[in-house]
Amino acid sequence: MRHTDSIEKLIAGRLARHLPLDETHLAGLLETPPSPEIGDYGLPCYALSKYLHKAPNDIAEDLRGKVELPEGVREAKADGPYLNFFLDRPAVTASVLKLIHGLGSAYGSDDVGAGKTIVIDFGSPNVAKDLGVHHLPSAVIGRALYRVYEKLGYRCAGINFPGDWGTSFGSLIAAVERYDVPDPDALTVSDLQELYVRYTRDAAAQPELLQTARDAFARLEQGESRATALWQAFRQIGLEEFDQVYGMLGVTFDHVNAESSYREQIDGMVRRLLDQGVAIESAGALIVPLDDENLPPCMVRKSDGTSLYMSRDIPAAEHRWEQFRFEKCLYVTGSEQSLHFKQLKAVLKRMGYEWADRIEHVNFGLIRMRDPETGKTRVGSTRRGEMVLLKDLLQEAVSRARAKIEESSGRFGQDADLDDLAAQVGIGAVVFSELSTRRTRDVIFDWDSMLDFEGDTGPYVQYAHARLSSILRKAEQEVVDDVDFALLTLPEEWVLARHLAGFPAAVRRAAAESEPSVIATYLLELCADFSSYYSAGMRDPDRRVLCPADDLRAARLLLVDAARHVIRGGLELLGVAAPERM
RNA sequence: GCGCCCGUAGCUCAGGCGGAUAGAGCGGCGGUUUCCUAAACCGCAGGUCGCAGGUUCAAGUCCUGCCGGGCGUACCA
Repeated sequence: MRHTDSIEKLIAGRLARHLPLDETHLAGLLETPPSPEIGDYGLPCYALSKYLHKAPNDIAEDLRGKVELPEGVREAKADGPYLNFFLDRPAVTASVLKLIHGLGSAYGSDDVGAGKTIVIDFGSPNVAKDLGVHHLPSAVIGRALYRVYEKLGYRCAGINFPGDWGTSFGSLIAAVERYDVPDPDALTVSDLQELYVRYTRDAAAQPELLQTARDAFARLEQGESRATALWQAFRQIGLEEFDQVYGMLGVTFDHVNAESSYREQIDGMVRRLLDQGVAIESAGALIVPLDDENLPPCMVRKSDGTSLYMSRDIPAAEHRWEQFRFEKCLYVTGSEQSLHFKQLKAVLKRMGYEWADRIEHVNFGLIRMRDPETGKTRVGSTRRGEMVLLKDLLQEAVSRARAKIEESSGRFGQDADLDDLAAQVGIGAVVFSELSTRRTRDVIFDWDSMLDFEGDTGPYVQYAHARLSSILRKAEQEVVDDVDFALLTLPEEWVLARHLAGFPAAVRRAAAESEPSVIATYLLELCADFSSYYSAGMRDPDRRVLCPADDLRAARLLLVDAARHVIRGGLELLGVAAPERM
């Protein structure tokens, strides 16, 4: 499954016979030259100078004469200070394409995760607030990591941990009471949002309202019936909204454990912290001093006796450990929560939990809005009405995709479901756009760049997939792996085959770095290779996949089929649809 | 003040382990459609890789210090 990796090892092994360095070290030195004409692997000989006391150029030349080539390697050439190796292309191509043909969608899979569980906390929005574009990253990054780990053989537990407890619910309860809202059950999420905004604004002028809100939350925590009834109504409204929006994205969870479900565990947790001497009282509140970790103190209970985020996250983490004995527990939330998770780990560590080290904060940058007047960017404020609703973004994406489809409606049959296709492409564009850059960067929200269908975008990858599908459809023949690989002589074919071999490595790296963009970048490169190859066949029928010569066509079909498997598999990992026509 | 993240072409971004002329996309200019789907392809223009030191045969990549932007820094989540 790691074919080219093993060739690397073989080469390193042969080199080791003539050098005072071991195989592993040499394998690390091997690199890929800038272009395939220069070679498929290259060894820079500079580093060897100090061992051999010779000029790099002489070392390269000398080694070229001595080294015995392993199977799969055709030639070694000295190129200045580099010793370059050329692979036996038909042999390598055969091995890669046969592997993909045999494995199909399982290509790229691994079993390193067998028997291990990864817990992924993602989505996790606050109930009673609209789902804005800033909720997109957690949902799609979390889902992608889920699928990547699953591909590597791990068992995954996707957990949505909605924020349905806390002082903001006190604000809502206080708002309903203050403004005398007639029928709280009939409110929509947007109404709740508006209430919250109004209340917060009023509180800016009348600070005593903040206290009223905190008191209302205290009533809720004490189980007062009116506060509880209101909270239940808010919660219900919010959860229904989530189902709708996550449904549009196709994001699902294995478990929904809201913050409120841990409220019973808070007192016990606090007591243990006190008994263990981990927490102390300070200004009426309970804190865990974290001087040794060089962190600010961590508050676990407020001075009015109510709980806060941390009070619920600690029992939630304990529960997850009890339930899953996870290999890792990933929290996919914004970078602004970095300190929170450092503190969470530190507190759990102090409680004696070795597994605290298995917690990983998969952070991502903020989505910032550009002020049309000043041109400056800032975090979108709900209060100023700058927040773009995720629902609106997705709807706009679908309608733009639909318009684009109309331009080439001749491609589709009468029974084609163009609405469904528009959803696949439009939402695919949004999801891919979110996943195509490294997650820690802040992004400036822009309708047009998020909804672009050309260039390095999701639809570009989908389009390549549709073209591949089209070729295979038109071929009207079975794809077999019993072909003459020596016929695949075009440079583009070699580039494509070699790139296909790199998919498993991309999957592994995406997991190691918790970085779905590795997959997205890989797909864009692969599709660029394919698109060039495909376009070369535009003018020249002999370069087409569906060329006149039977044996050549069969070989090319196998290559094309493999590319389609990989692209589809990669899109699947990202949570992007792979339509057969578009 | 302290901590973390970011600073690569006009714009948006790639650039695992330091290595051969720093790569894409968008935008600009110029080409390609009797079509294996032009949501594509090819070419041209465009970069002191924030600045200054350091380590190294070799630095966008590692180290230090600055500068600029962002986020966080006890009763929000």
